[in-house]
Amino acid sequence: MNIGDVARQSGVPPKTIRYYEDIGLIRPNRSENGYRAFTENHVHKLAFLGRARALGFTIEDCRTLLALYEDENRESVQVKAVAEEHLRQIEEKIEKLQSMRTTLTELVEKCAGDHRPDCPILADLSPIRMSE
Amino acid sequence: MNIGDVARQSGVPPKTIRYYEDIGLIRPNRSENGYRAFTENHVHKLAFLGRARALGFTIEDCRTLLALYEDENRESVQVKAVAEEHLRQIEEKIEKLQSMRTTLTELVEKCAGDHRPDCPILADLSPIRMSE
DNA sequence: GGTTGACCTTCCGGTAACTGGAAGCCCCAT
DNA sequence: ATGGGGCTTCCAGTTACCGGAAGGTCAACC
Repeated sequence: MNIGDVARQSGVPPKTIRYYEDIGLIRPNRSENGYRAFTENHVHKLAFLGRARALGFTIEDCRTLLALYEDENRESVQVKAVAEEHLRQIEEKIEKLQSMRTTLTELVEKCAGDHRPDCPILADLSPIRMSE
Repeated sequence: MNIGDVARQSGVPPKTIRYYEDIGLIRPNRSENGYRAFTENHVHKLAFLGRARALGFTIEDCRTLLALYEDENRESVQVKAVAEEHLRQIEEKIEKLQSMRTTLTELVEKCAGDHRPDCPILADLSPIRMSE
């Protein structure tokens, strides 16, 4: 299979597939003409990677997960640990974003949004008091 | 004032201040010895930038906001527009992350996390059915 | 006066995970 | 043989910095 077919079947774009080869996530063979030659197994792995990335796992997490995926002797606790750590980081991000949202929502509500220059948003960002 | 003082007063690290000069966000003068020479106004701007960045505004947003900040003839609607767009993007990110969290939480709960290899997390990532 | 040590400078490289584009080969159909 | 699509490699750009190396500067201390 050529890269285009694999891209269509796995949902991972050709550029990304080449990148994944560069960083050693997959190792396709080469045809005589120099084209990458993929197997069904590569398609599976790429789809796996696509799903893992969609869940926000880093590439390094993906590397780990893929190794576990292929390891018959894995222990599910290993997988769970990776997922739990990732979950923690997602929750951290959510909290940070929610706190930003709270502040921004307040500021946007307070801002008249008209032709006048006075703006509570700028006032909040400013270290010096703008209008008393 | 030298960069170290400004960094302490504004809360923005020296490296970041130099970077902000590189990309034209601030324009300190130079002393005879080649050191950057900052004024109080630079401290204000940097603190402004620090707050804006902490609210998640991109550097380009910051550039816009700083220009509005310094523009006596700004209209608050301009500021509000930037903030509202940023708010939208934050809300998008939150939604994406929450959806990831939901999925991940389910998977983590389903995973036994013991010494056995069977793992619903891998099963979910896998395009082919793992166990039966 | 020399010598620390804390500053400051520039420049280079790296981060994460790709994406876009250029230059050029390959293959198939007309 | 020519055209179009697909494949290749390589280079550069993205975001917002951080770390480190090599080297100049300054104030203080002996």
